[in-house]
Amino acid sequence: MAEHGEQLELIRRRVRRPPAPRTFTPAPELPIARVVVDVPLAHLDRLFDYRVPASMHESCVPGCRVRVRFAGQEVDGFVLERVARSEHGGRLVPLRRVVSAEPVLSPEVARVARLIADRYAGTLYDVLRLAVPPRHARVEDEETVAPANAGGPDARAVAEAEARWQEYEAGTAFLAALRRGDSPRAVWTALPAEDWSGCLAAAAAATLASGRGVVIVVPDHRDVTRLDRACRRILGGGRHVVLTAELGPAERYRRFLAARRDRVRCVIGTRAAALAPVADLGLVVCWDDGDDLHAEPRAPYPHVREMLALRAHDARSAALIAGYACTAEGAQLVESGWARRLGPAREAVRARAPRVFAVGDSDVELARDPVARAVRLPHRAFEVARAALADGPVLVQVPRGGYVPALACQDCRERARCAACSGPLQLGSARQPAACAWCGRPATAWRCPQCGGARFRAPVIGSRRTAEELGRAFPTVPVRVSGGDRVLAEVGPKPALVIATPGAEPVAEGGYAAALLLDGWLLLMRADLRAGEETLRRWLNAAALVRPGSAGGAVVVTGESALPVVQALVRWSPGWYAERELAERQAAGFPPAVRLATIEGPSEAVRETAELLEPPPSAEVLGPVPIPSGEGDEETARLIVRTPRGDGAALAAALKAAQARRSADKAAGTVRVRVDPHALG
DNA sequence: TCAATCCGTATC
DNA sequence: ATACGGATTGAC
Repeated sequence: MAEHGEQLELIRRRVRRPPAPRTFTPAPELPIARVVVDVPLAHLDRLFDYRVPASMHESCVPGCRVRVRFAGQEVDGFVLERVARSEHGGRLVPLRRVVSAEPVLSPEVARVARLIADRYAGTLYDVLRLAVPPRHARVEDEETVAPANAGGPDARAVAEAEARWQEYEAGTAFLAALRRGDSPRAVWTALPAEDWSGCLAAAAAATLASGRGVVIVVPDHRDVTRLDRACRRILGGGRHVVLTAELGPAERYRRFLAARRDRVRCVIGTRAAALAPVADLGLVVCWDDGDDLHAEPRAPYPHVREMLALRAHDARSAALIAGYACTAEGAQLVESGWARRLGPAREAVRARAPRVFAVGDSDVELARDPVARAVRLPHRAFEVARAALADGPVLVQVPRGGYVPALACQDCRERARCAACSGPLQLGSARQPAACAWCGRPATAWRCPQCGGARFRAPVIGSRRTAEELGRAFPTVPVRVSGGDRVLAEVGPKPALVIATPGAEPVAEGGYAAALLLDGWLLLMRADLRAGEETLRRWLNAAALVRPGSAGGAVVVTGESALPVVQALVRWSPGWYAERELAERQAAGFPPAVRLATIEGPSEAVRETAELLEPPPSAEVLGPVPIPSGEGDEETARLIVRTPRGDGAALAAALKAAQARRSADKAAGTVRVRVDPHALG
């Protein structure tokens, strides 16, 4: 069987034969490309060198997409630079393919992405995924034209918007600085009922006039629509572009390219726009930075405000952190001297704010009207609503639907927590006893650890129903509902009851005659460390839609007037509250006073990470503690690490190193690391 | 003493 | 996933 053996030998030889030694012609200049590759492993978060064949010399530009062979697989990557020689000792492999010569990644965005990855203990490629939308080849071939509907700005609208800034101390100076090419940084608290979109468009116009670019990020789509309209009027047509994730791949890429190719220098949008490649960046803006929509849900979970602050720092551009409310982070930026406070003059606040009535629990006198009484509406709220409805629409802010309120102690109002696991206690469905929302144990023999009380109070139970039934108390008035997936942008000036969940309040033409904020306790009962700040933010955002007190505008809020949040609303002093909040976080050791990271995942993986972690000496490590996870999942745990702000970079580096070690060791289970998480339950 | 094989590690 | 180097093993 010699023949058979020969055949086997032939086959073996063919299989083993190394690939035919192809002749390789290197690019005539800078024959090495430094590439960031799409691999999820933390220890591979660095650049890799590839040889550039002569055939790719022209197309392989810094910032372009490539395919490369990496660890035996084809992966995507971006070329960050072309260099003459490699530091790498071993053999270099040629680039597989230049996907397109479009330099989608600008040097500025690449730099800032690195800063963001470092700040959040994440990988560069994860941040680049947020910065560069997926490619759409056909769009790339299109001739990029300036966005449509060109036309000059509306001179009157421009003058009006610029005049708005006069109501703020240093407001006009801020605008002037932008126009002359300076880079002021400010935390702006807007006046009630402010035309914020007009103000921001005016700031954008001033920056564009200095020859520089602008990025403005707002929480949601309704805000984008408003701002888009203001920009059309104030910048004129074709000078800005809207960039959001919901656009669809082709349109999103088209607008992204319009910015990258410097056809347009002002990009507005939701958080997908935060890293838009605007040329010669002069101003970044984050509107309503307390809104949790600004917290990116994908790794490494960066926050829009922080991304923009890093961009402003890197590009030496101006920055505006703005809202009706102010976050503790905003106050921190002011306190550290990074930004100036840009607030309204006190007289302007007095002239513009609605009158606010706080209805404390002790002075809840129920309405006499039988229907209002049945739904436990305070007399004051009922009277204000009745009077206002003669004059215009009335806004009723109710908690998000489907929310089951947490319980509190009837006597001291301490949050009721499960004796076994410290989870929040909730009322079950009708006539079910109270039980833990986390572990499900019924809270039969509960006693308040604070005061020994044994009875619960259910804060503002069913205030959504309250609001709906309110309609019956005013049978002649139409009721409109906004919330969930049916969000109204605007309502008319005619009398109506407008029931909305926080964040879904429609703007009323001519302003609301009154607003009832009925969910105070519920908001304050949230386990989150941000509960107070978030409550005030929602109140201010709703109250900002009401007419000034001088025009009869009134707000009723259910909450003790002694509470700082209530005070802050009554006096309309968001800055004061934010400073207070910051001081409290300082005392409690929470961000932004300290840098804090959570590490969550399967218990074993978290334990391993904790062991590998070499945090700076100043660090305090809490846990790991078990946390509730979905049914049947393996046990989950959370570790918390915090350091003084000054050691934040060291903490992030240590977190990254620990993850790198685990990924290099092919350790089982992934942990989720979040630096300064927006919410901490 | 040397080759075949195993294992851990880096991944250009 | 795959390729490489160093260590280990086993045959001479």
